[in-house]
Amino acid sequence: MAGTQDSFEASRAEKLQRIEALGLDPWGTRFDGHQPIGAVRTLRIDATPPERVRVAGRIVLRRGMGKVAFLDLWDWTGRIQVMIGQKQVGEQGWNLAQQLDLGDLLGVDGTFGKTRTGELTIFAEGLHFLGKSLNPHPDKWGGMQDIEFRLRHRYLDLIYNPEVLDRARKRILIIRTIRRFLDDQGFCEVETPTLHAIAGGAAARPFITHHNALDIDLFLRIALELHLKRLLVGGIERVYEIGRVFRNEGISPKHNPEFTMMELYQAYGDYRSMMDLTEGLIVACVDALGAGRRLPFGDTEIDYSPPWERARYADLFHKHVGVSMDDTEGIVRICEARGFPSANKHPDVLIHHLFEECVEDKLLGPVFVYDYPASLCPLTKRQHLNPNVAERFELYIQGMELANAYTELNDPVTQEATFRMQLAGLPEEDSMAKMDDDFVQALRYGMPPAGGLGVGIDRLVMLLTNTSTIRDVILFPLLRPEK
RNA sequence: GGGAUCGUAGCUCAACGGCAGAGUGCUCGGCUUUUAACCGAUGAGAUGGCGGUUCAAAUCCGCCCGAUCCUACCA
Repeated sequence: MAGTQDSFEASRAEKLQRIEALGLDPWGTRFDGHQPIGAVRTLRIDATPPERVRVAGRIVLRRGMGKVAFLDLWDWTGRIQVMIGQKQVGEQGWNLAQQLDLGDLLGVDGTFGKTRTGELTIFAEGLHFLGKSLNPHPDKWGGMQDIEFRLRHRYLDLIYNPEVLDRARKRILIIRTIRRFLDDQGFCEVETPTLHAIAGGAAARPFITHHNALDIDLFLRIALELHLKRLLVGGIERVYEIGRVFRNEGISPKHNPEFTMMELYQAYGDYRSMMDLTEGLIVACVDALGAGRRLPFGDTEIDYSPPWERARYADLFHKHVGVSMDDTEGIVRICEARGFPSANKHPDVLIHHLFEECVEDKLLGPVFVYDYPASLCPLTKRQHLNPNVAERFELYIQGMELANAYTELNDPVTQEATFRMQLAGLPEEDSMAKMDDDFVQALRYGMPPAGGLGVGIDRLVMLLTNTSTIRDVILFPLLRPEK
């Protein structure tokens, strides 16, 4: 039955037995002192005597030649050819070499040089078996075409699709850069609860879970905001958290039910200080990638060179919708014309609907859109002279909301009022008006005036790595379980 | 939720109403300098599921399951 899935596995299991019979542990042992393959490749090839090297990696290609065999060994820094000669590795080594499969893990001692065709090669003198692959690895020609298979086997995707590993490393670099940037500015990183009694800080449907001992339902957090602001009350003047939030909503190229947010709060700042900070932070990430400040995205290019455009919400609205935000009649007319029923809806709900429909996808940016209709922003400070305007901005790049920032509302009386106000026309789960007494109490002890910022890390990574779908910047995106 | 496309060997694909095929991988044989090595051989499939049309279905039709893309929802 050679050829069936079972026979692949049977054949590999049999090889595992034979490796054991050679007196070796088929699952490997400690293996000290190996060098990254990428570093080996930079050694001098003409050194006398030749450089001695020790590497460890996965067998990704194999060419047998009778009494000699060539392997391509891969680790996460690179790939290199290994030549195994019958004479050179001795009887034990040669017996082991006969049992090697694609996907097995192998340590090699040898000398570094090149073959007569010029290929950089480790000429093996000792082999160390480091782990068996019982399942066959992806086909060397066809590879992994099925996207679902790749997502369900991300570990293989990382090995066989170099851009996947590259993107994962860029994500790590971006997050590390954010931490360094903020730490350098005196911000403290904290961890706040993910289990919330009230799912506040944003408008989204939460995941519900249950705590048995207290016999209460709890929600997975949908934002970091309210705990971080409590820490402002507590005197942690510059505070941030990079953490997972959970929203029980649809899955799309821009949405995963759990995603990573960075939120920060700076006492005695405001939304304009946040604009400067945001620009500096993201430019630092762009610079960390080392590919210049103009980065490709899809079939265009984004120029991150500061300063970035700043545009007032009302001005953009007028420009793209064609009527003023004060022109309620005109707004109702346009909504109805576009098939969006306007009856019993707060004017600001209509305004924001039109903004999303007509303006957002024009915002190629980077552009800071600032001064939002106050009723949409229950956690934001109103302008002192015009309480209908909230001191809020969103950063748009390529029509995506990348960051959201406020001058934080620190007046407990107004906060309690906005929590209580349910905007007409908004379903309850779409409203941020969720009364949180405990939070209001915290404000009553005095929260310093502050600027706050939230950044969607996954979307930032998408933009900076030219990735069109969020599940390619999340190593393990949510998938329907296999039946 | 709506629309489009797709599901054939472990993998990548072909066959488009007439005997289900190739490459690769697997297994066996040959080769001490190969480069997705090469040469030779052996295996490997009820074509996602159920039903229908037909002398004949992978192919046409219906339903189901699953996936992908677009769209909607997600302030």
